[in-house]
Amino acid sequence: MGEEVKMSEYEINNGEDNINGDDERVAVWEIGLPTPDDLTPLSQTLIPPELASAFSIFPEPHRTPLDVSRASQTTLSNLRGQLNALSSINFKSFNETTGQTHDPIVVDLDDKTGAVDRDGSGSEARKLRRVDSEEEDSALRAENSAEDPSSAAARTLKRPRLVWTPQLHKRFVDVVGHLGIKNVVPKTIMQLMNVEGLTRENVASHLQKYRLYLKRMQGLSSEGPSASDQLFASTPLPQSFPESSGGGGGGGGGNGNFGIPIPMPYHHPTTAGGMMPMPVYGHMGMQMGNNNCHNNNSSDNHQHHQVSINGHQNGYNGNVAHGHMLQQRDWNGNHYGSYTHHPHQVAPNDNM
DNA sequence: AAACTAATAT
DNA sequence: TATATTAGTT
Repeated sequence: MGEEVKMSEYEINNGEDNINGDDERVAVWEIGLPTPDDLTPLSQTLIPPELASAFSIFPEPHRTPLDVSRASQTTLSNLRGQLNALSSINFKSFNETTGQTHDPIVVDLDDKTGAVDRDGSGSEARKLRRVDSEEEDSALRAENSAEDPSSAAARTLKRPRLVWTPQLHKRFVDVVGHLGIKNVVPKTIMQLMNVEGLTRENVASHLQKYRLYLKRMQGLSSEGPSASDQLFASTPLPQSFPESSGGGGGGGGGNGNFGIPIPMPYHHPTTAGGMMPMPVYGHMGMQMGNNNCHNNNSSDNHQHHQVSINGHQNGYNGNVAHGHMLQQRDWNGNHYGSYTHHPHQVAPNDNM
C-alpha cells in the first residue's frame, strides 16, 4: 500500500513536467484522467473505512482468515449490542445494512498512513478536496477498530492512539459542560459523545488532562492560555452546571440514567474569571450568546436528528434551528491520526 | 466487579 | 507533549 501511494504521489508531482515537456501524445492520454486532486487520497484505502474497521484490516498485515471472520462476527454482534444500547438513549448510530455511520462521529485514527501527508502543500489540497467531497459522508473519521472489549480482535490489536481533534474535543467539552465538570465521569461522557470507537479510557485520560487544565486556569486568572494549551484554549470553559439528573453512578452498565438529552448549553458564569483565549472573546458567559436552543425536556425524543449535542454548540451560525443543521459540517475536517507529530496547530479559521 | 481518579509510562 | 496504561480507591 505504501508503495502505491508513493508512486502516485510521485506521478502527481511530475505530472506537469510530463505534460509540458513530454510528448503531446502523453498529454492527450492524460486528458480525461483524474487530476491529482481527484485521485484517491493517500490516506484512503479502497476499502470503505467502516468496512475496514469492522474487519480490522487497517493496522497490520498479519491477519488470518480465521481472525477476520472471528473479528467480523464479534464486531457485528457488538455493533448490534451497541445499537440497542444507543437507541435506548435515543441516539442514532450505525446502520448495519449500509454500514454507514450517521450521527455519531467516527473517530478515524489514521495511523500508519498519517506519515504520508505531513508536510506539504499537496496534503493541503488533498485535505480540501476531501472536505468537499466527503462533507456529507463523514466528517471525522477515525477508524478504530474495536468497539468493544469483549471482542478478541479488539482486545488483541492495539489501536492507534486517539488524537483529540478540535472537533472531538469540542464534543467532549459540550458534554462535560452540560453535565457539569464536577460530576462527569468518563463513562457517561463517552456515551454521550457518541463517537464510535471512543473508549472510556480515552475519555478518562482526556478528562484528567482537561481537569488539570481547568485547575491550572483557575489559578491564573488573567492569563490567557499559553500556547501549550491550544486545544483547550480554543474551547470555552465549561461552567459546571449542576445537573445531576440521575445519579448516575456507575451502576453497572447500562443505566439509563440519561435518556436525556443534553439540552442546553452551558450556563453563565458564576464567578470565575474568564480566561478565554481568543477566538471568542467573551468570557465564558458569552459563548452562549447563541441561543439556547431547545430546551431540555427530556422527553424530546425525535428520532430525526442527531444527538442533542449537536444542537447547540456551534456558535457561529447563530441560530440553531434544531430542525436540522449542518451538523456534519460542524465536526468536519482535519485529519487526525498522524501521531508523528505536530498535531495542533489549530487552524485559525478553526471555528469551533 | 466496575469504574473513578491520580500516578506513571510510553 | 499527548495519550495510554497502571494502581489504588470507592
